Amino acid sequence: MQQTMADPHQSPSLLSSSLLEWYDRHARTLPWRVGPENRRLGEVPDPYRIWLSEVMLQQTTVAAVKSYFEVFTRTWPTVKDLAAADEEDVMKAWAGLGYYSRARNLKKCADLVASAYGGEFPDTENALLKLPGIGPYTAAAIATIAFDRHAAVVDGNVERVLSRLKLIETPLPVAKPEIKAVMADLTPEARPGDFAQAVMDLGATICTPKKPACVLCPWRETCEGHRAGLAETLPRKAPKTKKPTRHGAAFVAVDAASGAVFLRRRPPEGLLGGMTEVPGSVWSEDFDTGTSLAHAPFAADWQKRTGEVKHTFTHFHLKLTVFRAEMSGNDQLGTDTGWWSAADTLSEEALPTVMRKVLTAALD
DNA sequence: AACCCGGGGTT
DNA sequence: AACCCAGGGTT
Repeated sequence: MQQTMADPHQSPSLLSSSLLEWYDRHARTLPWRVGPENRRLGEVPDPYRIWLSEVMLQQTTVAAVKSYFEVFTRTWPTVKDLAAADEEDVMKAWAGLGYYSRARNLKKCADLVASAYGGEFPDTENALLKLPGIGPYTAAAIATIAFDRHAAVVDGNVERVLSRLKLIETPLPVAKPEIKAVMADLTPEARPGDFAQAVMDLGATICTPKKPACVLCPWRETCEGHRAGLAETLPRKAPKTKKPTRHGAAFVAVDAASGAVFLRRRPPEGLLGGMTEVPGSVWSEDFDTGTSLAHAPFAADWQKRTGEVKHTFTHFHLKLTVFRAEMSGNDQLGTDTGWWSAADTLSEEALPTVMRKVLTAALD
């Protein structure tokens, strides 16, 4: 054997053990994580906290998640507490994190775990996969991190790290099954959860999308992408389509005496489903801004604000023309269409970011 | 397989 | 302004 020469076909067990050594020295400290040191001292991960963090981390960065995780676990320390919570309070606590179907499924899942599982999460990948809001990635992550199951955890970090390690040039998403097979092959029988977290940490801190720090990487000697000078170009991806721009109008009614604002609920499904908004028009590419006032929810002295609110969603850019009206004595506005929200509690409403921008444009 | 879902960060 | 990042559900 030529152990002194770099070997691009190093065995799975040598690859996993070298990465675990790196993880023992460099693991990030995270609010939901039991680090290698505490793990050896006997501390075990809390499945509830692992689940909650993994759902929050779907399409969302650690930095954005941290403060939400603290509020959620302080307000609802166990899955039974979350199951007992009012769904509206959960939506309010989730406001600003995005992808609001995650919050609705989070509540459904908590209710199910409390009612059908006695408040204990199932401990196998297949059983977890059946729960609302838990897909292939999250099921594998909970099974291995919380329950020490051997599972192939594949998220965006893993796709990037392994496509480089094995020089997989097939574009995503076609390469997904191949990457999953590589991860299953590399995952060790001992400490499978730490290994999954190590690969994801490597992707988050060293094997980054742009300018990877290959010089610091524990796998640099054997990484085929690095050796070929192609690491930064991987993974390959199918080309993305560009976003259209939609236009619309938003109407902020302010009670002259109290400063309260009139709000309403969006439909439970679809874009920003179940979240709170101010009344407005449809959002469409061919919206005629000149006809905005025809979409006002009720007659009032609507004054157009200067500038437009701009916001970008997954599939389109949005430009909203904002109107404000000072009202008084409007108790006749039925609660079936919406409600008046007091000025000093407005920030606690389940307002998505685009609506917070609208309120800023209208009230400042 | 294709499409529907936010928000934040970097360049 | 343009680009980048990142899972689950639905159909």
